[in-house]
Amino acid sequence: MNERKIPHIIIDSRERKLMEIMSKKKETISFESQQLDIADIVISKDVACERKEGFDYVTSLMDNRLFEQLLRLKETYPTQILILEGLNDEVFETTGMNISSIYGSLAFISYKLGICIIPTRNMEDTAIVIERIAYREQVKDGVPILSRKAPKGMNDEERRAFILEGLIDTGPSKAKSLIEIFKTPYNVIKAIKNTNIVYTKTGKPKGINGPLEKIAGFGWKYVVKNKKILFGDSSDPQKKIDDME
Amino acid sequence: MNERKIPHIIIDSRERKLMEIMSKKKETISFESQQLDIADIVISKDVACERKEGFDYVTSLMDNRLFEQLLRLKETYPTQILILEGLNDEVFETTGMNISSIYGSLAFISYKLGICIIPTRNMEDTAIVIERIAYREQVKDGVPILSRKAPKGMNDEERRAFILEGLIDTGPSKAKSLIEIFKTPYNVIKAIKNTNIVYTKTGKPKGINGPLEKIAGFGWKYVVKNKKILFGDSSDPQKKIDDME
DNA sequence: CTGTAATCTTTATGA
DNA sequence: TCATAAAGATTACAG
Repeated sequence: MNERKIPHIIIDSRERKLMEIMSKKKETISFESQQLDIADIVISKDVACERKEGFDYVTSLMDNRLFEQLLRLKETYPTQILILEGLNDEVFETTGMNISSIYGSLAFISYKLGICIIPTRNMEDTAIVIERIAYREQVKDGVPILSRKAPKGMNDEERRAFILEGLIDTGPSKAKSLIEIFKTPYNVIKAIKNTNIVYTKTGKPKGINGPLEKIAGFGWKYVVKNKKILFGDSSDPQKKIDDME
Repeated sequence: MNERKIPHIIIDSRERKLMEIMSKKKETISFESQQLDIADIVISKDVACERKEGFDYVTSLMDNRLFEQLLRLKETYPTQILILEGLNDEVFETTGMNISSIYGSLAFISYKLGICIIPTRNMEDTAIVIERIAYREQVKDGVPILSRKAPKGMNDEERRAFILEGLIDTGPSKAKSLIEIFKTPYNVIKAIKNTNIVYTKTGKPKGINGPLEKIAGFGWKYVVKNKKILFGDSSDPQKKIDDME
C-alpha cells in the first residue's frame, strides 16, 4: 500500500476539467500541464492517449478531423489509446449520423489501425483509466506483454498514391492505377503534361492522346481540369476551361 | 451498391439470439452455425471475436474465466476482438466490483494484451459491428489505409496547395508558401528536383542548394524524403535514406 | 465511417 | 465519323 513512487503524466493544457479531477487524486498520481500538439495525455514516452467525448467523436468523424489526429498520434507514439467517453444513446440518436458509420469507424480504428479503444462513462471514469494505465506503465514496471498485429504505416507506394489523391477527380482507385503504371508522382505529372486533348472537326473535345490514353478511367475532362491546376491556365488556349464548368 | 459478394462468417451455436438478429441482415451478410470452442464469432481465418455482455464480463473477470478465454483466443487467431456489450451504469453499480478493477482490466486487455475492444450498446449493435468487420475483412480488403478528400469549395490556388499537402512533412502552411512562390505544383516539384543536398567534407548532409535554399522551413531532410517519394530511390545513392529514419 | 447523389468514362447505337 | 444514350465505375458530398 505504501506507494512511495507515484506515476507522473502530462496533460494538455486545454483539458482543464480533467486536470481538476486529477487534482483530487494527488495520493496516487501527479501531473503537469503542457501545450500538447499531438495527444491529450502523455503517460510515458511510449504511451499517449486521445480523449474523445461522445458528441465530439461523432463531429470529428464527420469532418475527417478524427483520423488526422489519430494517424498523427500513431506516427508519434508506439502505443496509442483512444478513450471514448460517454458514447451513449443520446449521441447515437441526436447526431443524425448512421449507426453503421459510428461502429464502422470504431472497428476501423481498433482492428485496422491498431489503436486501443477504452470506453468510459464520464470524465471521472476517464481519470481512473488514465491513473490505472500510468500505474501499470510506470510503477508496476510492466514487462510489456504487448504483441499487436503489424503497426503498418504508409509505405512508399501508398504515399505516392496519397499525393496524387490531391488531384481533381482522383480517389484511391485512380491514384493507385496511376502509380502502378508510372511508378512515381513526377512521372504521372509528366504523363499528364504530355497528354493532349483530341477534338472533333467541329471543335468539340472527343478524347485524349498520349500517355494516359490507354488507361481506363481517364478522359478529356480529367486532363483539362488537372492541367489547369498543375501547370496553370496557359496550356490550352484553344478551348476555354470555363466552358465545362 | 455492387454487393454481389457478401461476407460469410461462423457463429457459435450457443449464440442463438445473435443468429436471430443476423438472419435479418441476409442482404449484407451470411453466416453458418458451428460449435466453436475458442471464440464466439469467427470472421476469417485471421479474425475472431469474443462477445461479452456487461454482467457477464464482470463475473467472468471475477472468477478469472475471462483471461483464460482471451488468452486462448490470442493463441489461436492473429487478430482478436472483444465486443463489450452493454457495459452500462447498472453493471457498474450492482455487481459490487471496484470501478478501478473494471477499468484496469479493460486497460490491460487492450493495451497490454493487444486485444481490440469495441463497445456496443446492445446485441443489435453488436451485429452491426460484426457485419462491418466482416465486410472490411472479406470484401473491402484492398483499399489503402488512408485516403484524403479535399475540403469543399476550393479555388485553384487552394487546390494547388492541397496537392502539395500530400508531400511528407508538408502541412497547409508550407504548401501555401510553396504555391505562393512557385505558382504551380509542377513548378514546386521541379524546384525540389533542382534542389540538392550539400555535404560536409566528412560526408554528412549539411544543407541544401538550389531553389528551396532561401525559403524558411525547408532543410535537407525535407528534400531527401520528398525526392525519394516524388522521383524514386535513384536520385541520391550517396546517402542511404534509411539512415535518417 | 457509411450511404447516396453527382460526375466522368466507356460502350453501344443510330444518323 | 460524329452525336447521343445508356451503362458501369469512381468520386464527391452530406450526415
